[in-house]
Amino acid sequence: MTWSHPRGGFERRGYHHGNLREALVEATLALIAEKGPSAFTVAEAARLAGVSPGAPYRHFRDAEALIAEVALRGFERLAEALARAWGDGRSDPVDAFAALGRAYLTFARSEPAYYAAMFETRIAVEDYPPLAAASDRAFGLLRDAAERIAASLPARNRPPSLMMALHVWALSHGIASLFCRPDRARRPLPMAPEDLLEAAVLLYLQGLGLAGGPLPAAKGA
Amino acid sequence: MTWSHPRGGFERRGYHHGNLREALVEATLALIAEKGPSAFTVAEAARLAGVSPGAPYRHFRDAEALIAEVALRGFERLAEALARAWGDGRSDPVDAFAALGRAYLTFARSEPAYYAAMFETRIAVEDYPPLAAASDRAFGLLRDAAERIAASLPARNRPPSLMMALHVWALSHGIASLFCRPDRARRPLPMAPEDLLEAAVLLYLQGLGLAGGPLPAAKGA
DNA sequence: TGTACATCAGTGAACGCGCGTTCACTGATGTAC
DNA sequence: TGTACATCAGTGAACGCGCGTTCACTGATGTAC
Repeated sequence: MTWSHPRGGFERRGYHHGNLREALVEATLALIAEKGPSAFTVAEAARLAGVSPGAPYRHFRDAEALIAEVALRGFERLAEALARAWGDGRSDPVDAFAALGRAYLTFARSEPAYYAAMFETRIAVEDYPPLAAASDRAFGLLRDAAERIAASLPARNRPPSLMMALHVWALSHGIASLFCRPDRARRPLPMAPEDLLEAAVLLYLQGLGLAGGPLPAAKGA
Repeated sequence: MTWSHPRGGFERRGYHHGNLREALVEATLALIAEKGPSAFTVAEAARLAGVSPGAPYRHFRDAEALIAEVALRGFERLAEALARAWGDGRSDPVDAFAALGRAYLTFARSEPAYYAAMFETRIAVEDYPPLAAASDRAFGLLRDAAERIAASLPARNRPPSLMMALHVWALSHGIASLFCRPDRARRPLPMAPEDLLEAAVLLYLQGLGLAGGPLPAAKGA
């Protein structure tokens, strides 16, 4: 229960909450984590934060704006996780590319409420410019990594780095959406999602002429 | 408006509807297509079908059961589309594998309401055995195709067909979810989703030692 | 240090609304004879 | 062919509920002087 932490805003000090904006964000995360984005309501978030039902409208235009704030923070966290996984990019670029995908899966699993706010709410990012910018920054990390890897290939075989970045995003997103959900809609998988992803990335990079190692064994399959 | 077709059940013939079950399925599809699965309500489906709010409960236990029926039919349609794309499997297996992915994207785009009922409702397929069976049948087609393709590789390089099938599913699902949505949540993509998918499948199969052709150009990128 | 005041975050009651589901009922259908 | 009857799909009113949002208000805060 993140929101019960003192910084969460529950230390009511009288008439004014003092940190309602943060408390609402955390209440929204708690509600999404519990029952999914469609079960989130402004009224219940207000209740969780300990304020009256009208109070949230001092901070957010409507319910969607509150979700958008959560999604924005989610993209920022995802970008941080991807940046950590990429590191300085000085390790083996193939390993680093796979590590980006793994970081995506780890994010989906360890922050399912953020992930749901970002990808399962049908929100249009272009309606919220800061959200669109944060989304672009996160994808930009994939793009930069792909650029570095593509640069290591001979020019005549060099694939568009945008395409490579889109491929690893789509693959990671597909695996996360199908097999890393925290709820009962998760599809069963007879192996670790990380291993499934790593095998795909390795085969993909082999197809590009990189990663000449042996075929990866599908552990547990 | 599929449901306004005579077969849709709008030809009320008096007290009894005559085909309410079908009419409710089609009303549900129309509502999901219009505003997404979270906007669907039993009451509005009943209204669309021209019956009183209690009538649907003669045919479906609750709202989720109605969604599950729609999802079931969706998996059946998806299986048909995949079977058509695979054909008799006698064409070039590499082409056929890519065609399966393309069929998945085409399904997501041409039947967005079915797709949403199947993948965006957080329904647990194991709660509805016929739904789970239909889902398994659709995936089984991918599995069979992967089996055939794997069989064409030398035994020492042969990857698990289950893994191959999961890879093409996850990749197709990721691309469909991110780039083939019918709503404003669709992410922009500077190329056709089909081309993005085809390039990924070709590179993947090259990584497996198949499809020795030249690198696919990412058209439009 | 003290006072007056502007600001604005949060109150709480109210609005109209639509929902899921139940239930005693009605009446159309079709079957048995 | 006709009649009695069982079946059950659909009615419509009702229930309790919770929602999003508005609005005149209250009172805490902090700033100007």
